[in-house]
Amino acid sequence: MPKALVIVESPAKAKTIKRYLGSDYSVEASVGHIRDIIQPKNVKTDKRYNPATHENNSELRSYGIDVAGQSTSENTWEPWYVVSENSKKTITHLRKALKNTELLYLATDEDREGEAIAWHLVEVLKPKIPYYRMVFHEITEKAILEALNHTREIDMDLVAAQEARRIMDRMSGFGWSGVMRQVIGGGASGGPVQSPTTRRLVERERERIRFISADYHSLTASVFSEQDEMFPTKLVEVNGRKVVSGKNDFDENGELKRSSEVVILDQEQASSLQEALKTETLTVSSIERSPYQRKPKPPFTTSTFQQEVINKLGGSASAAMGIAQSLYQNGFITYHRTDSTALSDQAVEAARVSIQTVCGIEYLPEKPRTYENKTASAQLAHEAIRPAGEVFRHPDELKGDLNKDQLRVYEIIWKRTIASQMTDERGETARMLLGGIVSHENNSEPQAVTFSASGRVITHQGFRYIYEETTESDEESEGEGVLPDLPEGEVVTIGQIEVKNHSTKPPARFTESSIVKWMEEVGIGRPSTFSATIGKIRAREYAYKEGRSLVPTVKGIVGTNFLELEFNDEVQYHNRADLERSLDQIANGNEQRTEMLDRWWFEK
DNA sequence: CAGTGAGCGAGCTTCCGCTTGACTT
Repeated sequence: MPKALVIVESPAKAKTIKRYLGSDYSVEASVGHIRDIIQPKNVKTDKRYNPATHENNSELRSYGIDVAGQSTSENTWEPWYVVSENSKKTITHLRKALKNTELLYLATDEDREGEAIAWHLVEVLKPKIPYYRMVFHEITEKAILEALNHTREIDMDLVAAQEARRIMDRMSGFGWSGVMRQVIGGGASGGPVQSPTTRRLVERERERIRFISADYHSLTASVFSEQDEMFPTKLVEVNGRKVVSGKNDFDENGELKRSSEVVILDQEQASSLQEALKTETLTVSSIERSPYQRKPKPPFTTSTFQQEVINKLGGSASAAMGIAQSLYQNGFITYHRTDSTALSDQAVEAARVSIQTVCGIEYLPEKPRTYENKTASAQLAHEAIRPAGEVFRHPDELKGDLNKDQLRVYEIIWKRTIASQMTDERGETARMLLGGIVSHENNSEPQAVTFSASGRVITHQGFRYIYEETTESDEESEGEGVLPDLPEGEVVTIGQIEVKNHSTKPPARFTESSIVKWMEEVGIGRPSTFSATIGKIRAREYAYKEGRSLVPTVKGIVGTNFLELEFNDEVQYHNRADLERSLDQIANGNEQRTEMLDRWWFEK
């Protein structure tokens, strides 16, 4: 008979931990949250309901939260919790497991939600045996055994912070949904995550509608050195004024930003320069070479994982998560809902071994790399997403075990993890300036022109040996070639001259990839909800997908307009980040949950 | 007297975040 019961959140995690702990322990899963705030429609039939005291309690009837509570002096903000329908079986199962043990370990994730789950488990199971809070941030034998020896009590401040978060989400969510239904009708909804996200799509659409395009021309010339080395150059200045070269030179009205310092080439000017340049030469005026280094990207969080899979393989955020789920449950990768870029010591070691065998010793830095998490809202309960185990299995070994999509996703995770521990890419960039004087056939003044050429030489590939991140921006990559080593003053002849017409494009619509990136940056949503939120926005018809783009609908636009009118401050993006700071104050014990909620609800 | 309209109340839905399967299109 097992001596202790360990409860974690995920069944797959339970299975792994069971292997480390042996027969003295039984390991079970809560399968996520087990209770939630009651649905308002069920309040009247709940056994806690008493018409005499609750009849006129409007917050309780509308939100399932008894704000005033029994106290006459101050608000107690008591949510009425009920066991979720899906969790009833789990609870029965856990009760049974609890009967046969002497100790209980609550090993839910060490973050705000995990702490709350641990507390809810105690509230529901009411254990008669000693129970301990046990935490770990990686599923390795060492980490688990250490965690067993360093238990603590449930952190009630952290639980209070979670409860405040839940209460605010319920009240603002149902509140905004009321407005959305008045405007749009049906099952329309609004909320502190879906509405700002929808609003971002709408704002981008407004920018696109407002956008005024501008035209300009570019002039490029291939030139030849005395040794007959050919390389491409680009016209950058005429008479000391910079030639307009892209959207950054224009404002959103299509007007030049610094019209006194720059010059637009129109068709006529470009052609006349083209004609006149045919008989001219250019002189090298300067050449600058400077070394550069590029660091690899950190290993995957949920957000960066979704972005990369969408950019490299196509598909949606939820499709990427579905594949990750199957890889996780079958033990190929670590947990896929995480906001941490940290790797366990064991994982770093595995990556370093892989680098040596797959890439070679010259790609192995002396010391392992560590990455700082940059998002303020990160909870850091897990590792980064990486291949599971003490030794990373090469994708080729898994061809028989995985289907095509799983294999491609595994390979991306494997490469990204290994690359994150590899050496920097190193090389040298070069920029050459060439000057000339152009005389025109008609009697107009001669013009001074400056051309530029750039090049890049990679001396050590580093992490790029194995991994290249794909970005959405379609900026033309130029100057990848080698620039000849010409002395200042060398004269070059001009070969082919090309004039191209360009017009500036409005900012692109968001894709699933770029909106997930934005959500993480501003701290809206969590790893478990990024893809669900996009799904919700589409299901409510606030936006639809056209190719990869997310296009807001009339419903989305009208709804956003009304929310901006009714709840302007709350739909501001920074609101969620501000809220996060308030929750930290509660979690750190610097403020009472009830004080913060009073201020939030009654002083607005 | 029949038809109309104001006013009221009941019932339904909605939030975010944590987990998987069991469902349907």
